[in-house]
Amino acid sequence: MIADQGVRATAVEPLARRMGITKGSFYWHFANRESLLDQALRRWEEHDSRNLNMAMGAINEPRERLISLFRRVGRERLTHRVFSALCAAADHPQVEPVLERVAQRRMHHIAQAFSELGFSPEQSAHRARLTYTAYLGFLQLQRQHQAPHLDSRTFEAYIEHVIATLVPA
Amino acid sequence: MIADQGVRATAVEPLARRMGITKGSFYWHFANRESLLDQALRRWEEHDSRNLNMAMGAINEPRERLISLFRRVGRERLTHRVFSALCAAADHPQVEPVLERVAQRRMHHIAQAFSELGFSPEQSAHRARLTYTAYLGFLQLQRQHQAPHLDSRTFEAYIEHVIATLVPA
DNA sequence: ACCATTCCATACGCCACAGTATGGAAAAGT
DNA sequence: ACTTTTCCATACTGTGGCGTATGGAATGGT
Repeated sequence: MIADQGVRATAVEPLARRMGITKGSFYWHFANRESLLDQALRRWEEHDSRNLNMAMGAINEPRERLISLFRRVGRERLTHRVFSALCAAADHPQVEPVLERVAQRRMHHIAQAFSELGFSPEQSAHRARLTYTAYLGFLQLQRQHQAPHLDSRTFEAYIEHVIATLVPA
Repeated sequence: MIADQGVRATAVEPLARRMGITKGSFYWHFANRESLLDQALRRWEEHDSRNLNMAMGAINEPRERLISLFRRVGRERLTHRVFSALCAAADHPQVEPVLERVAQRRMHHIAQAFSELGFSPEQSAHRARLTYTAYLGFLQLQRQHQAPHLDSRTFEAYIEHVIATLVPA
């Protein structure tokens, strides 16, 4: 489940080499490569779904809920790297529907928070979409940097700017 | 140069098949696969750079310049699809530096426009980054949809919302 | 003790693609 | 007319990954 360096890490033979085992062993546990990816993705999607519900259910005040979401981008690096790796494989037929469902769920929750702030359904949908695309775009931008890209001070400032811009006072 | 269905379309043999030719012919024109991709990327980057300068130089008023940029997302579909395909291959060692340079150039121009609107260098950089990530995220979101996703009316409304949010009145 | 099931290794066939070697036809130079 | 250069095809090697076949050791049930 540590496929943070790309979905192609689920290639059977390299993966088998990396662990101490061989292909023969692998094909006893899984029907094929597709099956492994399928199970991994299913587990990840469930985990992500639970995470989302917990994060959104923990805070009642919608404004604070949104802000905590933005702040979360800086923390839990591994989580975001895994997700980013999946985004990089959006063209993969098995990955694409997962990303699609996850995006729908996340945007729905974000839109819900905006709704509670008094925005119309259309306004909320637009704001949720813009918020989520800003997140996706940020990850995309990170993928293009091999270097660590932003020092933490600039990063913090940027996050604050995003909050100020996207979350109405 | 119509590699809009993925960078992996530059695989030698399939590409040769798709045209009427064979590998033997290909390897006379190019040293190897890497060379082809390199030339294609170089051409694209130059073309993109020119395009950017033209688009930004055509309009004096910085606010109108930014707005026209947003509106451009709906038009010139092919251009965006090509760029989106490149973004999907951001992990590719030859593509990554190109995307990085292009991102720097584009964000620099956007930041320039915000500067002209009276924002500080830091503010302009943040706004440019957010603007560009919104664009990247939008493309990412498109990649996750096989379906055409947004009807044009909703799309127009969304673009207007983004303009209203990111470009100060 | 015997047998079946579990888990893993070795070995094989298959395919897709990268890159090379070689030859041959057409065009161009002299 | 002869040779060279240009452009392309056929055929080969090599590599890497997917999936299968088969056997063997350990474990557990009876």
